Amino acid sequence: MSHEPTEPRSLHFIEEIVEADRLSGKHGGRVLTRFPPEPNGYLHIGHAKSICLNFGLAKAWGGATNLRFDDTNPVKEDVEYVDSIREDVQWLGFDWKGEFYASDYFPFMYDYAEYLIGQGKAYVCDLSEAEIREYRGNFHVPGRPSPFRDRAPEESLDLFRRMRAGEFADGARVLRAKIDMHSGNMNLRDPLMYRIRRAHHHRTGDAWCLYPMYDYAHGVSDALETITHSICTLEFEDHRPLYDWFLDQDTEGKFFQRPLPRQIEFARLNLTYTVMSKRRLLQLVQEGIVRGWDDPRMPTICGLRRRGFTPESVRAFAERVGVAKRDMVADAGLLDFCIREDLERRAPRRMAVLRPLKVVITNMGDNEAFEVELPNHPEDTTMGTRTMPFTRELFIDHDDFREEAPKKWFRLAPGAEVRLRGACLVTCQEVLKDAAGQVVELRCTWDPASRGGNAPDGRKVKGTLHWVSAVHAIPAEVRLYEPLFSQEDPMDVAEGQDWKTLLNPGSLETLTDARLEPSLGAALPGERFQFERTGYFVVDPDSATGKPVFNRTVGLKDSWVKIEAKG
RNA sequence: UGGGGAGUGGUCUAAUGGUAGGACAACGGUUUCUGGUACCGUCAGGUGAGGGUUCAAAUCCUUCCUCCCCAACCA
Repeated sequence: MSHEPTEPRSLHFIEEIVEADRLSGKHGGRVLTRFPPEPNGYLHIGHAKSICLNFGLAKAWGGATNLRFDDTNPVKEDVEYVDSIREDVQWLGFDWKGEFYASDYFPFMYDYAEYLIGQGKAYVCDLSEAEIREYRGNFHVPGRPSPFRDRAPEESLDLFRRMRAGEFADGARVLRAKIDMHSGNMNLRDPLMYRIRRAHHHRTGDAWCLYPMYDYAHGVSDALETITHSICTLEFEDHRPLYDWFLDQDTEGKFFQRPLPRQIEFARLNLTYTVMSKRRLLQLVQEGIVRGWDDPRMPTICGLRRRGFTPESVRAFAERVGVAKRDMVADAGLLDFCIREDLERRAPRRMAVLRPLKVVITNMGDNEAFEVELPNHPEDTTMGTRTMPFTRELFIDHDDFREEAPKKWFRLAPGAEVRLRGACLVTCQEVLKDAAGQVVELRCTWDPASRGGNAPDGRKVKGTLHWVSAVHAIPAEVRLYEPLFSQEDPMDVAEGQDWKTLLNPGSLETLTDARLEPSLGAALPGERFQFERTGYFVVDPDSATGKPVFNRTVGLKDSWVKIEAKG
């Protein structure tokens, strides 16, 4: 019962490259990709796209994928994040071949750096940070060579070793690649390879006081692992010449196995009504706008998980959005579609009343109560059945009653007859209100002949409502979620406007008095259900025995709101 | 005004010189004890714009326009 799309589909541009490499025998038929997160934040749906791409590609071509933590900046990274990243990749359904850390390669990188110095391809520069910036020029002004650019390799080597030995203060000197200060590509204006940073590293501890920069470390790590295709996002496109440069300097072939890995860039995922940048996500968490990284409103993998998404649905989503090079913003509605599509066939049905309205069946005695047997899935009988008690006092949803029935209203209203799912037909005879004029109770009569759900006379009843027995129902908390932002592109903030004014104030609605059918009392955290007529829900870890908490993953499609909107 | 990318219905994506197709969304209908699902149908782009090559152009050439990325000792 796979939900993965299996229809033959034309290859996207990265698949074409991989296929062309296979046909040409470039890597001897080998495909090895890598997923290289920096352990400085939680993974989000955008990472999921990259994970699915990298692991999916390898799988399709009989290859494998390494998980590599890109931990070259100890001041920003932490083990807390590596654990969550591992968990999230696994949850998505992928197994990595090797688990590596860029820091595993620090000794190798150091040796290669010494080699490059010896070859006159790198030099130690004593300029300050501000001076380096100034010498680098800008888009319109070519850079000027550092006064240390032509320092003798022997001198640079000596200095570099002393940098490593801890003789110099943080920021006092850096190692730079000697490329082209006049390049139109700023990345090639003698980029930094190493900076001195006395920071405790989560893996190497205090063994190093200098750390390599991304551009140097990344390609070297890829080459060392014999990665065949190094896939990253568009903003690294003009880093590619640098990526290649560092590896190409191994002219004697003493350091890397050939052929060298190839960097390929694709467009990162953006989603409507949410933000994806680590900075914004971190802000949401730190300022308490959401409850944490796994708040069900967050686009993080752990947030989606807590929200009730399945790994299959996230993978299907990644497949559907596709892979290309144009900047893209996927419709959040597509994600809703993917999870509905998955849960539609696998979530057992249950009855749950979100906003209870009491209904008393006036012509039914307490001793007339009966059991109703209901299928767990209307189209899949293998999912079995369960029973629910039908009694004189019930709850239905407030949303299913209108004192003044609008046009095409099939639900309950004074004098109207509806079906209570699986049980019988009832007619509303009387409406009881409190002092404030709020409807608090409905007095109805039932047609005993309709027991089971249909009247023997064959009369048609269009409305079918969900219900629970008042005395048997389990009280529960239900959390309803809406998009975090009220604007499609939350990054589109007007001058002088705080982006937080774009937050959707109704992104979380907590219902504290929902009533569930009895069988739901045994539900365990993570279990998913369809509450009939309302949506898909998952048991939240906040649940306590006797006091379950449910999250709405996504609502059912609701054509009534459209009908009513049209008048 | 430097360098690097990208422009196909509302959104995403295909078509690799030969009928612009699919998915989501939207709209309408059939079925239905979930206003769900399923099924059927409709709408919607002449492919950023102009010029050229060709029997034939989204695809090749050319000029222009628009959008995105780059001036961290971040990744």
